[in-house]
Amino acid sequence: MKKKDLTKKQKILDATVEIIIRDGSAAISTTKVAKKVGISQSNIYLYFKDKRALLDGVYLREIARLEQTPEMKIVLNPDEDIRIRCFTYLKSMYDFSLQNPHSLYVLEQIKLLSKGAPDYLSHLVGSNNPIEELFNAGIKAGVLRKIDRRLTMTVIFSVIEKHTENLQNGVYTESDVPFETVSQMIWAALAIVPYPKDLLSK
Amino acid sequence: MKKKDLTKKQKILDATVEIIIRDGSAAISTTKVAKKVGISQSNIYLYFKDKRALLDGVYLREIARLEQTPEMKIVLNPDEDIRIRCFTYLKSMYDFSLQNPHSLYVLEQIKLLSKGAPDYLSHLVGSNNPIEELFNAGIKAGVLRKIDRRLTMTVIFSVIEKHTENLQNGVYTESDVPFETVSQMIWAALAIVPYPKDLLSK
DNA sequence: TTGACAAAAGATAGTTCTATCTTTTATAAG
DNA sequence: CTTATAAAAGATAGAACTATCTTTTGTCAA
Repeated sequence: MKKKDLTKKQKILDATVEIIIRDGSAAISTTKVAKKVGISQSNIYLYFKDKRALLDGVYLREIARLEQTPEMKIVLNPDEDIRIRCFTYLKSMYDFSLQNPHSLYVLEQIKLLSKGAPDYLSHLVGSNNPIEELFNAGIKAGVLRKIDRRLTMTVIFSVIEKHTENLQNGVYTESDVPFETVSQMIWAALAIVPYPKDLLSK
Repeated sequence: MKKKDLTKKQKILDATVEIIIRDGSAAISTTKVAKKVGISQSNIYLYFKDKRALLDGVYLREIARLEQTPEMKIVLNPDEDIRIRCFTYLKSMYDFSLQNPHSLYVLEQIKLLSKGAPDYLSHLVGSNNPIEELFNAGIKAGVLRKIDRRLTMTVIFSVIEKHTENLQNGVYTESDVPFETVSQMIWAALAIVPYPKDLLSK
């Protein structure tokens, strides 16, 4: 019997990501993905139940890469101080965005395409919104108060500002600068913040 | 002869915005819009050349609201110091997002549907990306240097931080708080940054 | 009251896409 | 070499949607 090509599923995901990066997630169709991989359109369904599963596949693969970072273990550890987890979450997301400039963009694209609540993050910390979950947990536990929101903001600012300093001080070599433009940098930083579910519910 | 209902075009735009807010821009169809307004589907085409024109209509109406703010006049004035224009741009966008929590989200959604460069902003300052255009113009003119990027960052931070202070100091009444969650606030602030065209070009 | 005409509704052609079902192809095992 | 079987391709049903063309409705002006 024919042996299954185990790399094919990854190739399909790769092609989907390519389309997202070039044309946005709204432009994805099974026909286009199949054509890019060089297989029949129906073949997609041997590897993914439906189109939703394909998008989930892309999302989960990117999330998995995030989880492999050692910092994420601290974030997921409920015994650690909530503020440290907040800081670590933001910082690791930011560092990740430097090493994987497309990754968070892809995640954002799929989040934008998803109606209602994003299911994808639920397995991360048992909530749809990790940073909010951490924050609310902190408030509930009496560790955080309203004033601590300022702390969170400060963390975000300082993390981004650190990169700006690196730029100034020539820490990066010419070919090594993660972001060439201000908007690139800010956007990557912005991408760390989960989707504003609250804005959607009317 | 029958008189044209001049409010109908606005009603169509309103319905489109409603759909974007609830289900995202990918969910827009002329059928759904027409049903929401309570008219025939073909009727949409009496007011808009095609679907693209409908989306443009939504986008341009939101942009027009932005331009009505007095701060925008400073941004658009080429005689003003480039740094002041940068600051004013960011600040006015932020203030606008506080008063119109859905507006920037709608803009972002339509940008998502547009492949490649967004044409919509070109009439604003003669570029696809106002903040980058301002920034690059400043560098070209010798007014800005790399180090000035830090200034821009600082401006962004301080603008957001001001809101955080407002929260702390009880400037807002209970029912008046523009954002209830951190992610809401940051996301709105992030939306002020134009789309990362640079990330898309491979 | 009637004719003119724009607005609105209705019908539909044509396209695109998802997902399933059928047929063909390739290969491992006997 | 043959057979079994999974993978791949091909075909297509069915849904949804855009955009256009035709018919009906409503209303202003003579």
